[in-house]
Amino acid sequence: MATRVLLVDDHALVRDGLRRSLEAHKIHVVGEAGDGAAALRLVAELDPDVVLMDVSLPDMDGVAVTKQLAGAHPELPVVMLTMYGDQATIGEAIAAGAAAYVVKDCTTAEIVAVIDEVAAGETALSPALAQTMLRAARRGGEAILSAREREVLQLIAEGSSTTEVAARLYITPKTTKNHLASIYQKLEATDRTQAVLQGLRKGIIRLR
Amino acid sequence: MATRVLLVDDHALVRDGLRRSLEAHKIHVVGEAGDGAAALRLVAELDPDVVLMDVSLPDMDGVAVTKQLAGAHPELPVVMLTMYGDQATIGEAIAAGAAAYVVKDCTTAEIVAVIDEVAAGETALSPALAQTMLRAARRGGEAILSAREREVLQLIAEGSSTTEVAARLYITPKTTKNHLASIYQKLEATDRTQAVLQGLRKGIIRLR
DNA sequence: AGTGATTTGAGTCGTTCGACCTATCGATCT
DNA sequence: AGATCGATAGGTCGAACGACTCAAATCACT
Repeated sequence: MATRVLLVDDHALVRDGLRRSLEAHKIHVVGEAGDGAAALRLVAELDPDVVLMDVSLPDMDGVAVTKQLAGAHPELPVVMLTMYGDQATIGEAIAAGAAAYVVKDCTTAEIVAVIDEVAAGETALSPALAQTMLRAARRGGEAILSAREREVLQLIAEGSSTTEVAARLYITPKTTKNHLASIYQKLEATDRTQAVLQGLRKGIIRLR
Repeated sequence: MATRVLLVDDHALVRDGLRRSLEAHKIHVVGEAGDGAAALRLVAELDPDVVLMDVSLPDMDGVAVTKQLAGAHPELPVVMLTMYGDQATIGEAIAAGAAAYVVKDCTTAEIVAVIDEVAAGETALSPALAQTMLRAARRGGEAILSAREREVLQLIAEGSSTTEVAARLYITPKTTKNHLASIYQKLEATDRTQAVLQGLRKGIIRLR
């Protein structure tokens, strides 16, 4: 029988297109959600086999939704969809319990294959998924920040000053500045503005 | 007869879905392009009635492609598609010669209506298009910067320091700082990083 | 004619930033 | 066991930044 999928994406146009693409490949889309709250509600209501979820949602983070789903329905595989090969989010998504991670410029056939695989119970370690992840990770270079550095940069991007970042991370302003210095090196930036912009371009951090 | 459309979007998945959505509404998709160069080539080759183009493309800007198309094929209406209601890009797109501007969270029916309208020769002044533009412009408030202030902020966002901005605009660094000060006031920012981020959110400037 | 916004320019003052250097501690890798 | 890396923290120093106030010229709209 056909795999029953719940679509989560904030753009109605994308959802509609995705639904038609999937249904043309004999995948049954049982519901659509435009935000995280609707997604959580519909999962409980419709009990899909797989959730296909975009990372960027209006109300909450796709990663946050995935985390909640993983808690409430550990058996339900979540496939994360994203625009860009976004190393930071890949890691977070996997940690949150996503079963797979797909970039939006793969073909419909590829995503169908991934959906079928995770529906069959395969994990992120399956060859095809590893390939997808590699493809995602390959574009965008390497230049990866450490977890702490990402935190610092994200807070800066949210408008915090060095001192505020320090307070929120329970470290001294000095340490914050040190982290920033190594962020500048890794991102080839000379100041916080450029660092934030680079982080945005590389998908290391997100605009909130 | 059906309207013949050329799809331009860098994500294969989105293109595929869009094609199916449009064809379900009796719109004929004659071709797909994943980047600006392919778009220009296919327009010459396929002579579509309408081009449906995403703003973000890998090789060149959707706006830049539109500008070239407007030069080479003044009669060909271009409908710009975007993720966000982005006032800056709307203005640029219209200036570049786009016939319409649609946000990706409208329904398929709406975009079909827009495509049919522009195919019929209507311009951006048609009621439906004005409505679409209003919807796009509504989100994000007003808080508009002056032309000069936008220039300054855009250059800052491109990584220029105060002195570099001054040099590129042929003004003194002091004046640049004064512009920045009033930008901070208008955007409720306290430093350049926050100002750039606010500008990005409000669509006043663009990530390049 | 006058009001207001924009653009340009300037000064001062205290704060913050970023570059460069050193150092300790723990985890991970070889 | 030794090496490497990340996170923590400290210091110095000059440059840049942002807040505040002021002023003149231009242009548009009334």
